[in-house]
Amino acid sequence: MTDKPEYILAAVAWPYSSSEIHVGNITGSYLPADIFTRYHRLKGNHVLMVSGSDAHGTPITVKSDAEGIPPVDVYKRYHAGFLELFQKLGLSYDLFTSTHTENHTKVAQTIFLALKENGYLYTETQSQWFSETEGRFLPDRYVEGTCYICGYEDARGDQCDNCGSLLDANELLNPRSKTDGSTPTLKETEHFFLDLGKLEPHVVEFLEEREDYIRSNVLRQSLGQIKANPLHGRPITRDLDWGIPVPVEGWEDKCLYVWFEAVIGYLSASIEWSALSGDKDAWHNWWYNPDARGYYFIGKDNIPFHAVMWPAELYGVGEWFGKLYDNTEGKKLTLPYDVPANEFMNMQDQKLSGSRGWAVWGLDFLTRYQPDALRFYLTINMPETKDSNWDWDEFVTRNNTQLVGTWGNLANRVLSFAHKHWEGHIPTPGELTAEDKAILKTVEEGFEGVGDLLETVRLRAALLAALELASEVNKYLDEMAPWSAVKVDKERAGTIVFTALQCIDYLKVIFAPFVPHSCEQLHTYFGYDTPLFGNQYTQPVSDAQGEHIALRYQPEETGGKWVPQRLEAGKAFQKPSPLYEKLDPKVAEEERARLG
RNA sequence: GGCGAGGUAGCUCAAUCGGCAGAGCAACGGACUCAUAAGCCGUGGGUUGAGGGUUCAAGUCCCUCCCUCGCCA
Repeated sequence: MTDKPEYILAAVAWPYSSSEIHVGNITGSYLPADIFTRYHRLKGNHVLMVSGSDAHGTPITVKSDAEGIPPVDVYKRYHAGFLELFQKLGLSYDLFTSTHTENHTKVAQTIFLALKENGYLYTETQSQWFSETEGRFLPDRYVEGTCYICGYEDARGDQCDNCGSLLDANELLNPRSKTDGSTPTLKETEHFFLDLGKLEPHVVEFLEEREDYIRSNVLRQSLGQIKANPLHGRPITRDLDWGIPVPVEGWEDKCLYVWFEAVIGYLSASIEWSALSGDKDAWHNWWYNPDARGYYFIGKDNIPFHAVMWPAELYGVGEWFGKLYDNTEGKKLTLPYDVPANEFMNMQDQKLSGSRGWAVWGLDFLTRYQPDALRFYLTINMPETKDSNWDWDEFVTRNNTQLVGTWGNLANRVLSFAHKHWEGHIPTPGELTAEDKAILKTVEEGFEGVGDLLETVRLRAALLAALELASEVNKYLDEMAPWSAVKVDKERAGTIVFTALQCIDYLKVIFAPFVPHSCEQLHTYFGYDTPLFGNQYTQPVSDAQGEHIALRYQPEETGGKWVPQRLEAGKAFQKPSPLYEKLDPKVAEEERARLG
């Protein structure tokens, strides 16, 4: 670790704006990104956390067709819900935008053109189902028919629900359009392909350079896959009218394929953030800077797109993006540094499923519980190395024993005791004993210990380490028993209480990336004027494509620092209230009844 | 079918290069009273999915099989 601030990009998965966000989505990518980002803000690094709603793609058009409303309305409805959830949960994006913006359109089209100039695109003709009645090509999931493997009559275009086989839509027997039941015909259509075969050596090099620290699940899913099955060209355009138009004459009625286009959002959102922040070239610090580190927080289903496709796109544009976009010569876009993908979270021992209602929804959860309770449970149970399981009994138990009991109660018991016996002022310590010095040292070293774990994105272990520190302070208190000392030697009791308060003031910072709302509250109890973190707010942004609401973060005037800061003796502080709510075990049963 | 991840105490998970299988929760016992009946001390709890192999030594390495999950075809 150096003293010089580093440039860190926290690139967070883009939710499809066609369904609500559940706890699996949150623990998979959004929450780990926020914890990581908050840590780096406290460290004083230049961290940029960006994402947005994926407004294009078939999930949105399917919903749009089903409800008979325009795709843009579908996107806007869910996007609004995302913004509300992220603010309530404290997911502090520097910018959460959308792919349906003029800026993103321009950036995505430029990436396309840069790849084309650099010789990594080619065209090929393929056949696809075409609906004469609707006058359009049908995406795979718009076609149903008879499975050519098992004979099941209601097979979907891409998969048979009866025999489980993934299907080649063009081979379906008795095909019919899902929208009007008419019989489609196969028609030839030309598409652009990304030449992944030609890019493969560079992708392999990219992965091998990072072999030492990229999680093994990510590495094997990408590098292992490539070594077994070499990469081949993949179409990046589609016959759709909802999306980013292909920027080539004669191709205006086709769109960029969403797998190709959505990942470009990390770059376009950084550019939009720069424009909104008043320094339109600020994004160069992260994207034209080989020392900047980009961390891509995603779920395991997205690994190939972030560890293979996106690096391939970035490598493939070479210096052409800068040339075409802002007349920059000799600059290459920075490749990802790490892809800390999480596995999945199950729900009460079953696969979590949004469409079946077998899920806990973020906004619904927050109507009954505190945001930090959710952040805590999702972090302590985060699926970092393997699938984890949401269990309501466990949620209540962990909340009550670890969050409330070990940490919340520690803060409450010491502040209450101190407030009662020293009239609302931090006691002035006498000479420190060996025990006092030892506990201070233990907690001070936590900044480095917990920090190292956060640095390497082992968030679950980091939170456990923080809890262990709180437990150490509880032990110290029990051994020192200031409630006995105060009756015979108030100066000694004051020294003990000062030491404990100092530890809690440290721990407030160490816990802050995980449970920021309560730590901010504790920070005010201690009587500080400037908050630990900045504010989140929304802002309407207008452009040629209409208006979108952006979620932003205002970082100015914050007092949080990831270093031990000396507590001022004699300073006034507030009488505390409990930081966390203890839960009645019977809520677990009520919550289970809500599922499904 | 190809690639991959996982299977460890009742539950949730650790275990660096192969070196006496550990935590938290739950259970049980104890002392304490500042605190949200929280916290602290102590006890019990294991055929590491199954079988085989390598080794002085295997949760870890090799082979076969079983189960769960993901991506791809």
